Amino acid sequence: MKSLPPLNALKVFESAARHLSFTKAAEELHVTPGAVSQQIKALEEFIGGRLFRRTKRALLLTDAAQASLPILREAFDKLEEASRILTARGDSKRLTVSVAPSLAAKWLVPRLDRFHERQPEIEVWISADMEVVDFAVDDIDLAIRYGAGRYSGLEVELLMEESILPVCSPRLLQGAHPIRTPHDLAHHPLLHDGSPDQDDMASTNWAMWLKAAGVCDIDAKRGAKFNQSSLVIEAAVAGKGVALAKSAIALADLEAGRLVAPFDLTTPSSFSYYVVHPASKSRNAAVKAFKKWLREEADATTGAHPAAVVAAQ
Amino acid sequence: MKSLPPLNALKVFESAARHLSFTKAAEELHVTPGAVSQQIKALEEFIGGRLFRRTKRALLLTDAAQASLPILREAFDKLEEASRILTARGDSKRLTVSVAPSLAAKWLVPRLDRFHERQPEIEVWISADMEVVDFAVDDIDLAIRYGAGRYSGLEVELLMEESILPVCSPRLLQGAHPIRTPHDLAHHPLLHDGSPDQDDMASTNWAMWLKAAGVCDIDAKRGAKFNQSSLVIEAAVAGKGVALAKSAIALADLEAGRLVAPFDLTTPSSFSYYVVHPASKSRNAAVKAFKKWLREEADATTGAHPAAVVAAQ
DNA sequence: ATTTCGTGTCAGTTTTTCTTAAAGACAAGA
DNA sequence: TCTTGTCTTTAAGAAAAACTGACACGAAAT
Repeated sequence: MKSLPPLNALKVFESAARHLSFTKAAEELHVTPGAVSQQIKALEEFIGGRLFRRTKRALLLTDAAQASLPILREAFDKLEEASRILTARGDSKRLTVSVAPSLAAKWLVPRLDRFHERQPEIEVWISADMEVVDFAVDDIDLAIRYGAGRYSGLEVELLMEESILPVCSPRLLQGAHPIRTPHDLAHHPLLHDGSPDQDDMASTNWAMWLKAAGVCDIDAKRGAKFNQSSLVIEAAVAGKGVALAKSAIALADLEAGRLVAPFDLTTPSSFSYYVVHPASKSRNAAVKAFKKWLREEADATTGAHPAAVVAAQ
Repeated sequence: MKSLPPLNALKVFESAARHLSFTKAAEELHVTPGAVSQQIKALEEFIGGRLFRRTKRALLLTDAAQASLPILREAFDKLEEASRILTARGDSKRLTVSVAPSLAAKWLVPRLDRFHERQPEIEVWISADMEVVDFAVDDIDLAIRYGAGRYSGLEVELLMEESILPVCSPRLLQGAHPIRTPHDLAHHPLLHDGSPDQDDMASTNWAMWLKAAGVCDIDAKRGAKFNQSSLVIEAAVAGKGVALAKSAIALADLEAGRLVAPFDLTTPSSFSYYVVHPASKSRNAAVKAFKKWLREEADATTGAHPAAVVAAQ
C-alpha cells in the first residue's frame, strides 16, 4: 500500500528547493507566490514535518528535504524523458495550422522562426487555404480564421482585431500628383482586394471608403483587382496604385518603409482574426504552446499597430 | 521551456499500462473506472496521440506508450523513494493517538496489529489519558473521544455510536438466582461505571436504567464502583456482579463468551466515539491512513454489534 | 524612517478530478 | 440466438484541489 504525496506539490517543492526561493519558483511555474507557499505547506502537512527552515536571512532546506532533492530531480527528469517519448511518437511534434494565404505570407511565416526557436521539437506545417477547412476532414490541428468569430462547435479565441487603411508606395507621395487628401486619389489607380473573406461592413472596399471619406467624384471601380490580400499589397509596394489594405497584412511593409499610409485614418473592420480548433485539441501540448505564442506575437503586433506607424511617419 | 503532462494522468497511465486494464488500475488507485478512462483520455489529448490500442479482445499499448513505460516506472520509483525519505525524517512515521484507557484496552489495542500489518512503517504510540488532551500542548496527532461530538476548532468524524447494556458472567445465568428478568438483579451486586466521560442521558447508570426497565424495588446504589469502564467489565467477567457496560468495551468479552447480555435490551447512548484532530493534520499521510483503518474497524465492529451477539446466544 | 522584497494567510473563484448513472461493445454461457 | 456479465466510454453534476488577488508581516535595503 503505497501512497505518494500530491504530485503537484512535489513539483512545486522541487522548483522551490532548486531556487531556494518561493518567488522564483512561482515565476518558473507561472503561478503566484501564494500558490507556491500553499503547495509547500500542503506537502509539509502531508509528510508531517517541515521542508524548509525559515531563518531570518534565508530559506534553507531541512535535512530530509536536502536528502530527497537529488532523487526528486531524477524522478522529474525521468518523467520528462517519458513525456518526450510519448509526445514524440504521438504525432504531437507535428502541428498543422490552416491560415489564409495572405496572413500566412505577410504575418505568420515571417514570425514563425521565433516559435521554432522556442519549441524546436514542434514541427509546424502551414496549410494556406483559400477556403475554410473542415477539421473533421482535413487533418488540421488549429486554424487562424478571419471573420466574425462565430464558429460553432469549435473553441474560438480572438487573436487580433483588424482594421483597414489605404496604403501606397512612398514614391506616390512625391511626383506630379502627390497624395495628400482623399481627393488626390483621383490621379492614381485604386487597387482592389477581391479575396473571398471580405468584411460585410462599410469601408472594406473603395466604394464604401470613398463615400465615408466624403469623396464622390472618383470612380471606385477603377484599377486592378486581386484575389489575395497579399497580392494587393505587392502591387502597392510596386507603386501600381493605392491599396485598401488590412493592417496586419500591410504592417511589415509599412514598418520597412516599402509602404506608407498617406492618410492618418484607419477604419476598424468588423472582422477579426480568430484562433480556432476543436475542443478535443484544447489540451494538446503543441496546440497550447502554439496558441500561447500566437497570443504573444499578436500582442506585439498590436503594440506596433499601423496607427503608431502612421503617427510616426 | 519544459511542459510536463498532467502528473496525475501519468500516474493513472502507469497503473493502467501495468495492468493492461482500466478496471484493475481503478481498483489500485481507489477510484472508479470512469475516472481512469478520463485521465487516460486527457493524457492522450495532451500528447496528441493514443496510448492504448483498443482491440476486440484486449487492451494493448501503442509503441510510444510501451517505450515510455519503463522510464515512467523508474520515475515513480524515484518519487516513492523521495517520498520515503521525506516522510521518514519528518516524524510522520510516528503517530501519537490519544484514547480513553478503556477503549484503548478493550477495543483499540487488540486490533492494532491489523493496522501494523497494513502500514508497518507507521509506529503508533497510544496515549491512554483519563482527561481530554490539548492538541496544542501535548504532541498528539489524533484522538478518539467519547462525547457529544462538539469539539470546536478541530476536525471531527463520527467513529461509532455507543450503546449501553447490562452484562454479566455466564455463570450468573445459572445457580441459585439465575438472571432472567430485570427483577432478578435484586440478588446480584450491581457494578458501576464511574469513569469521568459519562453520558448525561438516561440509562447510563443503574438508577436510570432500572427506572427505564420498570424496576423500582432495587437499590441502584448497591455494589462496587470503578473509575474505568474496562475495570467494570473485568469485574463482571470475574462474576462479581452485573455491569452496565458500553457495548464497544464489552464486545470482545461478549464474543469470547466471557460475558453475556442477560436481557435482549440495549439502550443507545447520546454519546459516541469521535475521531478528532487539528485541521492541520488532516492531510498528513499517517493520520489519513490511521483514520481510514479506524473507519473500517469501526464498520466491522458495528457489523458484529452486541445486538447481534445478544440475539445469537 | 520609509520603501522594497519575500513569505504567509484568507476568502473566493476557477479548474481539475471524481462519482454516479447509463450506454455501448464484446465474449461466454444458456 | 438470447441473455448475462465484464469492461470501457460518456455525460452531468459534486467534490476536491489549485490558483488568484488582496493584504499582513517581518527583514533588508535605501
